[in-house]
Amino acid sequence: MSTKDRILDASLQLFNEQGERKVTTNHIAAHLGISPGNLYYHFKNKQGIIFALFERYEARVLNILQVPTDRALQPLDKLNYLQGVFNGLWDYRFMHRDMEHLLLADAELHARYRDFFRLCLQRVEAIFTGLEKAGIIAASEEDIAGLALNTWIVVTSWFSFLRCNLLNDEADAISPELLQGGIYQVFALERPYLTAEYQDVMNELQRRYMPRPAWLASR
Amino acid sequence: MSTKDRILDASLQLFNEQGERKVTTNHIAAHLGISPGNLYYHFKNKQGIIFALFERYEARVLNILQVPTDRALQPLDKLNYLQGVFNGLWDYRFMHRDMEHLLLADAELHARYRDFFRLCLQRVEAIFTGLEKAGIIAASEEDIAGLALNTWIVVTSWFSFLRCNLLNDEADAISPELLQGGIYQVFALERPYLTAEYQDVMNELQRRYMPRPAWLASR
DNA sequence: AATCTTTTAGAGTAAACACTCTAGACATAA
DNA sequence: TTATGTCTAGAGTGTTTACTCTAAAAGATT
Repeated sequence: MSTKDRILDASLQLFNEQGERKVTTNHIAAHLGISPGNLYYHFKNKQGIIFALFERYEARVLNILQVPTDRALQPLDKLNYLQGVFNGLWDYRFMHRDMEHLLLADAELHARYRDFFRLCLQRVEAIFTGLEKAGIIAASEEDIAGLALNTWIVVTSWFSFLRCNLLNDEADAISPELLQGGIYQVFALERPYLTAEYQDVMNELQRRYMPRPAWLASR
Repeated sequence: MSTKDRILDASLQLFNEQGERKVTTNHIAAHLGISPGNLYYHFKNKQGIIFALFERYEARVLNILQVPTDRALQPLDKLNYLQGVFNGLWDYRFMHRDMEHLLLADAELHARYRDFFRLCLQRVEAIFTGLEKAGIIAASEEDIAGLALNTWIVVTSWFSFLRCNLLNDEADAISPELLQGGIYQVFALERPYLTAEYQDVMNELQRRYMPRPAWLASR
């Protein structure tokens, strides 16, 4: 593997584990056993590393959010979208943790991210429209627009929500188990729009992700 | 006004304008025309200032989120809750901008914030329960729990969402006009649960906060 | 006046960190 | 061998920033 890719992989790992802010470029180099000079030979600056990681993340998410053109959407499609997106979110979880800071520090990334957001929003609206056409939900265009935006907000804020409100110490206590609560919450957004025909099957899917009663209790 | 209060007011202003990260303690002192030593006489450290500001914020929000015991909830109550909360959010907007960082840096604040969150969530659930008892919405307990949590997430993430996805440059372009979109979004969460009797009046309220078509367009 | 407490000034410091610079190793081709 | 372009090492630097320390001014009390 090229040094450039090794730098990206190590950066992603360290950023996810400790947060972008706490990981210095010297730290990344030391972790790989290379010199800071070498790192800066391959990347113009720290933002360059982050930009490259964003490109990976973007490609991954856009690859997931596609509506099939040859068939109608099915209940399980919804689940696949959510699992795919949440897995991507997990693998690049450092990103939404400090998005505002990252974007403020790099105007080019900011512009790119805005385009990414708009495209995602369109795709999510297309998915809800597909669910509507398949008779799974009943919702107006206005409903769908609101639903899509709220979905974006809940999905992109979920990890931040967990870290602020559920973790007790600095340990990486965010587990896949907690991730499930996010899927449940997104299902909850859509649930009141379900048609009578599909209520049972979708509720059954949602219930699989119901958080344990304990996850909100004080410990 | 005491020096202590002047420090808090100046800190709040500067934090809101520039973000907590960009405002140094020397900066705050210079802005007030006092010495750094003086600032540290009144506050143990920068986190002490933030903690005191959080106490103000917490008191303000909890004062708003109360369910009247002597009467049933009315449609306008919902609006008042939202306006009150969003105004508080605006006045302390630096806080949710960097909440994860603030909490990670101060375990005492983190514990306090978790308690605050839990209390808020209970209060929001109580409000939805009140709306249900008043016949304004029809929702199960499980619906209400999901609704309350999604409401919390959308409300606390709204400014961050705006800064990431709508601002073009570093100028303070977040206006009260954009704030309205947040109120609209929270209404959208609740809308599918409205009873037939109240749909018209609530939709009318929500429509006042409908964002202009332009606010999502590219510029 | 004298003493004690509270408040303020302001120079200074230690640590952190993104990034630079020079020089040398290594590979490839003429 | 020599020349050329690519990659790497590692010491070092300039800046930023939260916070300290000493001493003095201001205020209160007897």
